Amino acid sequence: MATPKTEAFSRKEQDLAAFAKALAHPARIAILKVLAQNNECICGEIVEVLPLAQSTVSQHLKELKEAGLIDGNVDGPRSCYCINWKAFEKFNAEFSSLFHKLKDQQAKSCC
Amino acid sequence: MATPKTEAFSRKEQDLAAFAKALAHPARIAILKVLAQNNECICGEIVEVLPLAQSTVSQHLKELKEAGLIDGNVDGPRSCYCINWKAFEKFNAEFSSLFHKLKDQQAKSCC
DNA sequence: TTCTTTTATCGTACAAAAACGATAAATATT
DNA sequence: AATATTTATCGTTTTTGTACGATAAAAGAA
Repeated sequence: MATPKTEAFSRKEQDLAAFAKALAHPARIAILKVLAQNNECICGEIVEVLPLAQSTVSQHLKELKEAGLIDGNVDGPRSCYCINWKAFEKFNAEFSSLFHKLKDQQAKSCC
Repeated sequence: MATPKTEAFSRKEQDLAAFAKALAHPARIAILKVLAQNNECICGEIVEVLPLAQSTVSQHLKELKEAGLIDGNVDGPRSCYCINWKAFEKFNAEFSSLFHKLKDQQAKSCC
């Protein structure tokens, strides 16, 4: 009886939560920074910078990719990753929207 | 050997990840919406609205509180929760900062 | 072709999260 | 004082996340 009740919530809430989940690990935030700072964005470079095993980094990259936050192209034996700016913008906008919606009703707060 | 390596990352990365983790569940996003929309923000009201058991909601409230996103005052036998706007602002600002830092380097991207 | 490099995936182990019922604690109500 | 209401916490189960080593797959180099 520990089945997650994800579908019991609205699609927007699910999407926002999924986005937040993708960012909910310091390694994945670090990866995004590396992707933004390096021209190369080769998997191996990320592995060198992070204090994690190659397989673990690969796993984090997969999660970011599945969340739609990054893209990855195979380049010979290597893999080149980069940020999906369109998706990033979209989620950033939705987050800001949530923040502002919440803030607009601040006056009603009881505490 | 599945011990999390959280401390191996920068404090800022840890903080952002912790904030994201607090938002990484649709129930907690829904709770924040309820807190913003209702004057009362009594635990019982949240339980009524959410498709979860009382104990589960209480657990989510605890996580939001520990993340610093909400405050809670005991009011007789009831508990009144409200959003901690200061913390919210802080994290929103840090998130926007990350977004913009990343975006500023978009031109360098290789993909 | 053989060997090396690079990365994804598999298998595994442990940790943490998600969900619930039951119960305890605290305050109102009768 | 006894009872009811409200919510936090405990104990438990199941699922998901985190991490690693080992290995497979794919491409380049010898």
